[in-house]
Formats: sequence, C-alpha cells, structure tokens
Amino acid sequence: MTSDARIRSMSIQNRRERERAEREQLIVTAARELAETEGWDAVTTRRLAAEIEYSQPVLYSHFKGKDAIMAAVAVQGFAEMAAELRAARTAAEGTRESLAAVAEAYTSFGRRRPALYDAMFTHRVDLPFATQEAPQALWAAFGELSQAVEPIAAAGDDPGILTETFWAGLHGLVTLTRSTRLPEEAHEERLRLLIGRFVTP
Amino acid sequence: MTSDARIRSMSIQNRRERERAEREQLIVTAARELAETEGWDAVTTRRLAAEIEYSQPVLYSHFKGKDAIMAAVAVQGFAEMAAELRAARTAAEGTRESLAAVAEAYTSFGRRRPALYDAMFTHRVDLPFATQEAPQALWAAFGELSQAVEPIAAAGDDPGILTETFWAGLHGLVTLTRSTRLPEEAHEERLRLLIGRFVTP
DNA sequence: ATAGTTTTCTAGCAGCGCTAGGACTGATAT
DNA sequence: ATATCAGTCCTAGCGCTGCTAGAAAACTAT
Repeated sequence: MTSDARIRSMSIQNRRERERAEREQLIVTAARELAETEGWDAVTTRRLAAEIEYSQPVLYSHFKGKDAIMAAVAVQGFAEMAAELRAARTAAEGTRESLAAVAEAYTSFGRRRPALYDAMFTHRVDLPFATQEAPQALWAAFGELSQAVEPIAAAGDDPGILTETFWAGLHGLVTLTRSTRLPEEAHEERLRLLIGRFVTP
Repeated sequence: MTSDARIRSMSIQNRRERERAEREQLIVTAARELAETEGWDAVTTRRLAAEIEYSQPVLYSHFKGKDAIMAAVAVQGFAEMAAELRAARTAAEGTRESLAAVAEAYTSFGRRRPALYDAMFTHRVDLPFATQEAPQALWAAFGELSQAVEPIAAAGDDPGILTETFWAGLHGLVTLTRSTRLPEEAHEERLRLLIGRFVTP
C-alpha cells in the first residue's frame, strides 16, 4: 500500500464511521418518535427498519437487540430530563420553591412523555444505575434532583438517601397516575402534599 | 323431557359448572406459580396449557386472553396483600408503629412476590381501580393502608389523598429497588425516612 | 479489470397470542 | 340398545414477534 493510499483510506474510514454514527442516531430518534406517537408496542424491529429505510439486520449491527435500542432511547431521555429539571430549578427562588418546581417538572415530564419515561424508569433494561458506570446523563438528572432536595435535609438525614426517597415518591405518583391506578384529577394536590411532607418548616 | 330427566340434567349441569370453576382456579394458580418461579415471560399460553394438562384453546373459554388471566392473578394478589397488611396493622400498637408495620409489610410483599406485585401494580391491565367497580379485594388492600395512614393526617389533609400519596411513596420504593434503579442496600433507611416525613410529631 | 474486503439484504427459524373447524364425548329420545 | 343431538375439547394454522445465517452487492486496492 502506497502512502497516498493509506491517507486516502484513512479519510474514507473516517467518513464511514461518521455515517455509521449518523445512522445510529437515526435509529435512536426513529425508535423514540415511534414510541412516543404509537407506544412501544408499535416499535417492532421490522417497523423500525422500514422507518429508517434499511433492512432489519442493520439494527443488529448497531445494537445487540431491541432492549439495547430502548436503553439508548432512555439515555437520550435522561439528558432531556436533566435539562428540564435544571431549567425549572434555576428559574425558581427559595428552597421550597425550587423543590416544588423540580418536582412539578419531573412529574410533568413523566406525563408528557410516557413512552420515554417508561424506557427510562419502568422497562427492564440492563443499564447500570446507581453505580459509577451509569451514563453521565443519568447522573446529571439525579444531580438536579439532589440539588433541589439537599437544602431541605434535616439534621441526621443522609442527603443521598433523602433524594432517593423523594424521587421514589415522585416516581410512584407518575406511574400510578399513568396506569390509572390513581385518578388523574387530584394529582396536583398529591404533589403538593408530598412536597409539604418533605419540606421541614 | 320427563320430570326426572329435568332434575337429573340440572344436577349434571351443576357438576359441570363446579368442575368449570375448579378448572378456572387451576388456571389462575398455575399462572401465578409459574410467574412467581420463572417470571411472567415464562407464562406463555402454550406453557400454561401444558401445566394444567389441557390444550391451549380452553384458556380462551375461561378468559378473554392472557391479560385477563394476569388480571385474575392480580385480584388474587390483592386479597393476599390485604390479609398481610391487616395482620401487620393489628399486631402493632400506636399510630406510628402501625404505619411502620403496614409500610414494612407492603414493601416486603412487593419484594417477596415480585411477579405478583407486577401483575397488581405495574402491568397494564384493564381492571377498574379507583372506581366503584374495582374488585372488592382491591378496596380491602387500600382500606388497610388507609386505616394506618389516616391517624397521621394533619389538620387540612384529605385522608384519602394522603393515603394515595403515601402509597405512591411505597410503590416508588418497591419498583425502583426491584429494577435495580435503587440499590437494595439502603432500603430500610429509605423506608424509615419516608415514614418519618409522613408522621407529624 | 480483478481480487479481496466490507456492508447490506433476502430468506428463514422458533416462538408468540389467538382462532376456525373438525373430532370426540356423553346425555336424550326412540 | 341405538340413533340423534348438544356441547366440549383438540388439531392445525394464521399473522406476528425478535433474531440470524448465508447469499448478494457495493466498494476499495492492486
């Protein structure tokens, strides 16, 4: 192989990797949009392949399987949620107001984007969560929650545990409401009550 | 048809109905056991049919489909949970102790019987929940929770809403822990914290 | 142009929930 | 006792799923 050829093949390889990365994003966004508009049941590998205008097996050259695609969508969701939580938190003033704003943003996210929320928090997915290998976007989202919760920690409270517990409350409200186990109606009231119980006066 | 024949055919019909009801129970318990030992993924209509030693279509002469079988398992689960919550509540003394006992019983149930819990609280199932048509066993379970929660209601709190919110907290803890979103480890601490925030001193 | 590598597609597997239509069983009437 | 009829149950199969082996095509390098 000549020197010229080596350089040429390098840039060709670059282009290929770039195109490959683009296609991977295409898959993830297509999966996400399909899930959000028609639900995860509609996201079959055949349908998804048709959507991106490639054949089925290409999906498997990017992801190990359907679950891995869902996991990728989830990670994208974490980033988005982190941004929304951050916006809500920084727009509010005062510890109680910040907490309320973040809590409202959280439940609003879950109810506005149910399919995305499912991929992130209810679907069985082999993403590392409470470990160091967890995706950065996940930590970012949890971090926003933490920053809103920590100021309301009482004397002996572990701030991390407190955040987790408050999170569990929000998560319970979102999932039970969405599955019609809880009536939609009194949602605001329940949220207010939860916040009231966590804010120590 | 003679009078004798009419009486005879009546009792035959009775026996048939009895046997049918027995077989229906057989299906529900088989589904439940299979789900608890191998998870709901293992509960296929074929496998279930083999388990009860009938062919696949008999399942559909009892239930509209697989979801309806899961719903029947869920209802059975509600009755069991109600009994466990009641036992915990009546064994404890004092409002805080009762609440703690019921909360502990609830999360323990969810962690001991994950498949059952899923059918009851996470799987999409078309059971009526917060309406009058909800199965009696469901009301019983919720009632146990209510009785433990109501004593800790503050002045302006709606007891029903308060129970729902506390329930959401428990549900969040159970589901997030089970899906490894929360580490198993600090579960007791989180539960203690949740109770502490809801009990007004 | 040819050889070799890499990418992409066609075709198919095993399993899923569910169902139509025929076979079988058993009670009734002659 | 036997023929009729009703009801029960099973065999076989449909269209779908996630996933994969091996052929075909596209592209690169000599």
